[in-house]
Amino acid sequence: MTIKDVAAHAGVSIATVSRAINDNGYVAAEVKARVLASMKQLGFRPSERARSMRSSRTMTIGAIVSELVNPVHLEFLRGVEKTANEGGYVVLVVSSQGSPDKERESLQRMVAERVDGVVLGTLVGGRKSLAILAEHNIAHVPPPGPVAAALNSAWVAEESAATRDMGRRLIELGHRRVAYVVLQETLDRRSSGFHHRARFEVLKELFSDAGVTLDLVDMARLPTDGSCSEEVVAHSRAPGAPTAWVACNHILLPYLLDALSGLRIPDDVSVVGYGDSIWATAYRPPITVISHDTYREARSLTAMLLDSIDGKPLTSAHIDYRSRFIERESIGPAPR
Amino acid sequence: MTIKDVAAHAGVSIATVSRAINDNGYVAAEVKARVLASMKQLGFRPSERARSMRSSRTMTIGAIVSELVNPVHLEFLRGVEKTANEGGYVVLVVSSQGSPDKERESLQRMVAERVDGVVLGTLVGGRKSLAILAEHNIAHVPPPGPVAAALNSAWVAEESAATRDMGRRLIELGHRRVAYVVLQETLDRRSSGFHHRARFEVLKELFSDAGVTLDLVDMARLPTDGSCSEEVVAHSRAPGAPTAWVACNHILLPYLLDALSGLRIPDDVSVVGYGDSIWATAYRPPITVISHDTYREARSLTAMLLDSIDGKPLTSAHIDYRSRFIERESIGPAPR
DNA sequence: CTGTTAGCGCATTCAT
DNA sequence: ATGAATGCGCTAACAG
Repeated sequence: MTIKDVAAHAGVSIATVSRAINDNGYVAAEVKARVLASMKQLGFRPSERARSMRSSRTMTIGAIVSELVNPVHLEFLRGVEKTANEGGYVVLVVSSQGSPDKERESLQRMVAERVDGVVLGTLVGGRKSLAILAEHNIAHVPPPGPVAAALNSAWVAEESAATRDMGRRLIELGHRRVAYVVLQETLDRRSSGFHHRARFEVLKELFSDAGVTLDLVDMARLPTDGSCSEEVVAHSRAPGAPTAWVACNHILLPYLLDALSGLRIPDDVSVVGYGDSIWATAYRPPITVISHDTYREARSLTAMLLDSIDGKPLTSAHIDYRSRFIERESIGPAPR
Repeated sequence: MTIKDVAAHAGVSIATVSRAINDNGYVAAEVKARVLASMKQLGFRPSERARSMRSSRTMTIGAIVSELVNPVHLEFLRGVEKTANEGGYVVLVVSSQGSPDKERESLQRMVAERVDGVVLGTLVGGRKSLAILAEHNIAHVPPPGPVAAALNSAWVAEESAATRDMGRRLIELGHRRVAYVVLQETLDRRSSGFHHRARFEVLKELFSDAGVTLDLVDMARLPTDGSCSEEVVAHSRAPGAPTAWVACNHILLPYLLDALSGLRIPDDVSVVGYGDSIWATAYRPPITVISHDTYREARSLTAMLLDSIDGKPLTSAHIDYRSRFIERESIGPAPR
C-alpha cells in the first residue's frame, strides 16, 4: 500500500496525491476530494519513514532512562510522551539497564534511527555518552553548556530550599543524628548523581552548623524476596542510632520503611522521603516528603527539546521545577 | 554523514562499504578493515530508516497503553523493552490517555511508522482499533483468533485459581459480606475488561454458593488532592458494611487504604489487592494480594510477537502467566 | 492546475 | 573482489 496505489485508484499522478495529502501547492478541489476519498477507502497512511528520507526530520525523539522500575520514571515518561505527542512526535523508549555500555549502544541506535532529539532521563555513561550525541549533532535535554548550568542551578535552588525546610524542621524537632539513605551506585552517576550530591551537601552543611550528625547509609542494593536491607537494620539498631531517616529516592522509601519495621513511627524514629506518591499518603502514618513534580519537569524539559529541534534558542524560560517540603505525620520530636 | 562519506574516506565504492558493514558478499579482508576503520573514525552508523526502505522491516515495535500512571504499566513496559531490545528491536511507546479516538490516532501513527508489530497493553478502542491493525496486516499481541482464546483461557485459569484461593480464605475467615472495588470505566473496556469481569464472575459464583454477599463498589474516579473516595467511605460506614475489601487493581489499593483509614486492619476490615509491589509488603500490616507477574507476562507476550513477525506460527507455548494468592497480615477473622 | 523527474541513504542485482 | 546502476516511498523542483 503506497502512494502509487492511491494515485492509480484516484486516476491521478503520485505528485497530485502528495499535494492533496500535504495541502501543498495547487490541486483542484474536486480532484483533492477524490484523492482523499481513495485514501480513506484504501486505508492509506503515508510512510513516515519514506517521508523522513526527504525531509531529514523523523518526528521521533528518544527517551533514555536507566531502569524502568522506579514509578518516578513512569511519571517522567508520561510527561515526555504527552508533550512529544502534542508536538506531533513519537517517542522511542530505551532503558540502559544501568549499564554504561548498554547506554552507549542504545544511543548509537538512536543515532541510527536518526531521532530528532533525545531526552536524557538518567545518564549512567557520563561524558562518553554525551560525546555520542555531540558528535552526531543530536539535540538533547538537559542541554550542554550554559543553559545546562541555568537548569542545574534552578533545580538545585528548588531542591535546596525544600531540603533546608526539611532539615530545619528536623533540627527544630530535636533530632541530633540523622541518616540519609542512598544507593551508592546512584550517587556515583554523573547526571542524577550531581543532583543527589547537591542535596546531600546542603543537608550536611545545615546539620554541621547545628551540630547534628549526618550518617550516609548505603543500601548497597534493593532487597528482593521480602528480605530487607541489612545495612539499614544494622544501623538502626546500633547504640546511638539515628532518630530520623531520610530516603534520597522515592523507590527507596518502602524498603526503608520495611527495614525500620519494629520501630514506631514517629515515636521511635522520624521518616522523610524524597518523592511523593499516593502510597506515601496512604501509608500510616502518612509519610513526610519532599515532593518534586517529575511530570511537570519532564514536560518542560521535552518542550525545551522540541523548541531546540525547531532551531529556537534554548532559554531558561522553560524551566519549571518545583520542589516542596510536605510535612505529614511521619516526623515528630526526637525520642528521649 | 552517509555511506557515501565513508566510501570516499576509505577510497572504495558505497557498495563495498555496504558489504563490509553487513558482512555480506565478497570483500577483501584488507579492504574490509579499512572500511571499518573509516566507519569508526567518522562515527558512522547506517540509517535504520534508509535500511528499512529496502528491507521493509523497521526493527521497531509499538507498545500501546492506556495511561502511564499505574506502576503495573511500568512493569509491562519494562518487559516489552527488554525483550524487544534482546531481539534487536526498539520500542515506540504511545499512550491513548484512555481515549478511543486518541488510541486510533496512535495506531494510525504506528501504521505510518511501519512498525513491525504492536504490543497491546490495554486497548480502550475495541474492535475498531483492532480493525486498523488487521487492515494493515500488522502483527500484534495479544493476537486475534484461536490463539487469543488459548491465551485468555490460560490467563483466566491462572487468575481464577488464585481468586478462588482468596475467596475461599475469606469465607473460611467468616466474612459474610465482601466489597469488590473497581473503576467502572476500566471494567467496561473490551480487552482488560474481559479479564476483570472473568475474575469478578468467579468470585460471584463462589460467594453465591457460600451465601456471601458481594458488593461491587465503583470508585468512579481516582481521588486527587489528598481527598479520598467518597464512595468507599460511604459504603464502609453504612450499617452492615462489608468486612472485607478487595481492590481489583494495584493502583486502586492505596486509594482504598486511604479511604478505609480509621478502621483497623485486619481487626475491623480485611483488605486484599490484585497486584503486588514493594509498597504492599512495606505497608503495615502487609497487604494480602493476588500477585500477577506482569513483567513476565509482557516478556512472553513480546517474545510471541517477535516470533510472529518472523513468520513463526503462534502457539500457546509462549504463554507464561502466573498468578498467586499471597496471604499476609491484612486479612483476619470477620469481626463479631 | 497537473505530470514527469530527481534524489533522500541504503542493499542488491548485474557487470566487470 | 569491486563498482555502476536500480529502486524502496515519498516530496519538491521543474515542465507543461
